[in-house]
Amino acid sequence: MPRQDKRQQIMQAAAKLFSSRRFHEITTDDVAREAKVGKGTIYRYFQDKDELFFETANSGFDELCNLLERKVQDSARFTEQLHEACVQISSFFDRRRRLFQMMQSEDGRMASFKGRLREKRMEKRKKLVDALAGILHRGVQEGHVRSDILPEVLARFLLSMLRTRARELQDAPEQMHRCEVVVDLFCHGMAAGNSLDLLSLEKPGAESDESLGQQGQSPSSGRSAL
Amino acid sequence: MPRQDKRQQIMQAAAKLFSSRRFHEITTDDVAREAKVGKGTIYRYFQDKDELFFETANSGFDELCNLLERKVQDSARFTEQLHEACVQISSFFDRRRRLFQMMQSEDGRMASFKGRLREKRMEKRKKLVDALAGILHRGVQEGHVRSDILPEVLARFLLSMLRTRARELQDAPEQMHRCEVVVDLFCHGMAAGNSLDLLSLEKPGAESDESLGQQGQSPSSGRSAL
Amino acid sequence: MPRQDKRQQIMQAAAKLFSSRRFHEITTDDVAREAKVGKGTIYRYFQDKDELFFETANSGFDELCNLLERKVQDSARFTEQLHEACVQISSFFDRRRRLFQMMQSEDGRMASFKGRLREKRMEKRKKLVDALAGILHRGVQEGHVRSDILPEVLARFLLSMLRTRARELQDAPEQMHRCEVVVDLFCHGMAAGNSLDLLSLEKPGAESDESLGQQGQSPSSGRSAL
Amino acid sequence: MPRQDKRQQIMQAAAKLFSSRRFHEITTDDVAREAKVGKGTIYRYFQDKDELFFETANSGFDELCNLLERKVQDSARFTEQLHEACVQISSFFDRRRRLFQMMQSEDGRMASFKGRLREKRMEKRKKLVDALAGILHRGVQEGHVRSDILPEVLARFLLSMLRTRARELQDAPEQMHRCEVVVDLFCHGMAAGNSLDLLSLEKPGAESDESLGQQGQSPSSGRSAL
DNA sequence: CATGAATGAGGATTCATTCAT
DNA sequence: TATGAATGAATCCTCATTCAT
Repeated sequence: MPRQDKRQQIMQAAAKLFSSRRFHEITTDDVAREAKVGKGTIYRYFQDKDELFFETANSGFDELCNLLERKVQDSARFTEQLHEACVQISSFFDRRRRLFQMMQSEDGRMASFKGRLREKRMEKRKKLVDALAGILHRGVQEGHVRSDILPEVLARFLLSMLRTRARELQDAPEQMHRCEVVVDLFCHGMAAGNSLDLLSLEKPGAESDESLGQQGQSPSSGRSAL
Repeated sequence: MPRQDKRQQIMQAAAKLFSSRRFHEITTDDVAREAKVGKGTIYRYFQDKDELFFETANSGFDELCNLLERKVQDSARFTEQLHEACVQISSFFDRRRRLFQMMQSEDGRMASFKGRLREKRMEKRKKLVDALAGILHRGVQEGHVRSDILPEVLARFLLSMLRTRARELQDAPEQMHRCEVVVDLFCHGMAAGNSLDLLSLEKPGAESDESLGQQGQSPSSGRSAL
Repeated sequence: MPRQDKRQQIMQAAAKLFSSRRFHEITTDDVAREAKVGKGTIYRYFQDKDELFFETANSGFDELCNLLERKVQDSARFTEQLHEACVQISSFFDRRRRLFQMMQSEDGRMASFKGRLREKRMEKRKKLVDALAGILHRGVQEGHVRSDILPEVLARFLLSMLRTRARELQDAPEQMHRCEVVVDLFCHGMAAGNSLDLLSLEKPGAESDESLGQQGQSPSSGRSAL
Repeated sequence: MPRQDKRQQIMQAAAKLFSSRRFHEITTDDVAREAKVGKGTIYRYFQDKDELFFETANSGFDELCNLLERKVQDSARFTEQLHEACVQISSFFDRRRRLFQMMQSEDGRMASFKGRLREKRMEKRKKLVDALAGILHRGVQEGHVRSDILPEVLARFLLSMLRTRARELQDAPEQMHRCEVVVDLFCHGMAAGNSLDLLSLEKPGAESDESLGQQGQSPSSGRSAL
């Protein structure tokens, strides 16, 4: 009954379908059927198929941004914030695999998109990057993060790693698939002596900041926290 | 006159067009016109539009793999190998932006593809990952690379970072766009004290292995080579 | 507004066009134009061009069967029934020449047709044969018809003669084209002494059963009724 | 090596293919492959696909006419001639089923054919009808055949029955499929008292004229020969 | 507002025919 | 003469979009 329920219904159907087929392989009939609405109804809520597609993908960015805003406490310490952000993002990518796939797809192929849609998409994406960059920026100020690479650039690299974890490592061994692997690799790099104590990851939360850093046998254990 | 010339011609045209428009926005007429062949000719070399698309993208993986094989000397030191591989990949991504974009696109949306095409694509992709993983594996054995993350997993993360550099950082400041930024970040992570001496990057080659590591003011300068 | 009107409209257009050109010489555009519907509409009612073709031809068999059922009175005498059936069939072939031609065409070339369509066609055809065979079977029981040839086989021969009359004898002299010629020839054969009193045919109806047999100057006038 | 060998080769391939598929379902590639000649070669011997089709079908009429000329002895008695003609035609239809089917197909749908081809086809067909009509005409003169139906008309009916035997009665019981059934039915009709002594058919030849006529129990055995 | 039948522009694909070798 | 690669006109069919109910 609520007004925007149908819109949601349609976008959910779209997300479901778009995740397993390509844009041009999905018909508006498919969407209408999946959403259990008349075909004409789609056009009451979206200008055209392209808009439906973009709005659906964009809604994913919104959802993810909201998640970060709500879950990542401003008051928390930097390492906790970063960890939590990565956990939230990874969890979102896993939970909403379909939406996630849509968000990635057709990317970089937007040259032909109608200006308005393209801009909106960029904007949404930027908002997500900025959210992460904000956290990293604070890390720089607090001396945890190297200052020679722009936070925004770092944020993009981090996001790309999280994407890869979600997309390409589904079938990797459980331990490799852990979100913490990404965080640790992102923080310390692949150079030797940065081994993550994978066992300590079994109980995340309590020592969440240790799980980001690493200590013990590592020769670089003397390094500053992160 | 040479046999496969037409096939190449068509794939090149496809790569060019596919890079700026979505799959379904390109007509076979477009491809034929661009390739300066009759429309029917396309179908002498490719089963259908899908096959043209995949074969073209796959040829990109082949080209890149060949590049790595030829340019990355087996005899070189690990750090040189890694650096060279990243340089080659980045250069390829930049030079052949169009092909590169095709290679990324429609990924993860292959559920509906005909088995054979899908498998071939996976196989090509795997070959590239393996080439990188091979280098990293050697790094592990030589003690340069952490051993707690599978080389293949590391390779995927590295590739995702190189992709991000090529895709998202085109407009970033020149220094951020440098391939060496990726290498350094991948090697040492974003934690403070890992600052890359960006100035020293101006003359790569001679000190190429220094450009991977970092020295000077860095507190972690005492770390092992990489 | 009525539901199946469009379907009928399309089949009628198809029948009209199919009668003067070969299957592959008629485009779906032609049919759409003739039927005054959009091209897509055809595909709402028929899977594809083949189905349109077969359904249209099949509808002819239905129409003819219905005609036989309604017009050939169960109560009538055998000779009357047979005569009426032939009259109806001939009249149908003449009136609906187009449909009739479709029904014949492409026959025996159905090897490649999709099973379902092929079977349906066979079934329709069988129904018509059976209708005639039923009449002849009664003729056998009543002693009017020779019993050494299966009624079904007789029915097929009779139909083939009626077809020939409609197809090949259009330009023959009026008297040769008469339906009664077929009936008489089918009943008594071409052997001498079976001459049909063609004059007596001028007033069919009243002596309709005489018109099947023949009397008068014929030397075989003594033969049993038929 | 002989000149027209290739032409024959192509027509044979065409006949084979046309028999199981519709005209528009056969490509010139198919024909070329089946005939083991280059595709271009077809066009050295035939103007276009239509001509190939018609010439092939027409060659069937020629073959059949030749057969009748050679096998049906002018000197023989009428009944023998008729019987022999039917035997030859039936045998041809059975042996060359493919050609036979081609000869029938697309019939009555020739309105659109190029004039020359259409006329040629008609002419061929006429020649066959005339051959049969010639025999029947002699039968009329000799008093064996009723004179109230034009021999040409009779010939067409006879042919249609022979066609039906070949096409529709393949699966009928052996006895119903016999060529003699057609001859007898054509001669004496289906009226009771015309039962064919099917057993006597086992040894055709010697009493070939008896097998056409019928004797014994038949009340009409007193009728003139045929 | 909601629907889904109707539409026809648009696109993938086929195939008869040509022509350089 | 024979070939088969190349061609592009022709055609089937799809599907985004509209609109009468």
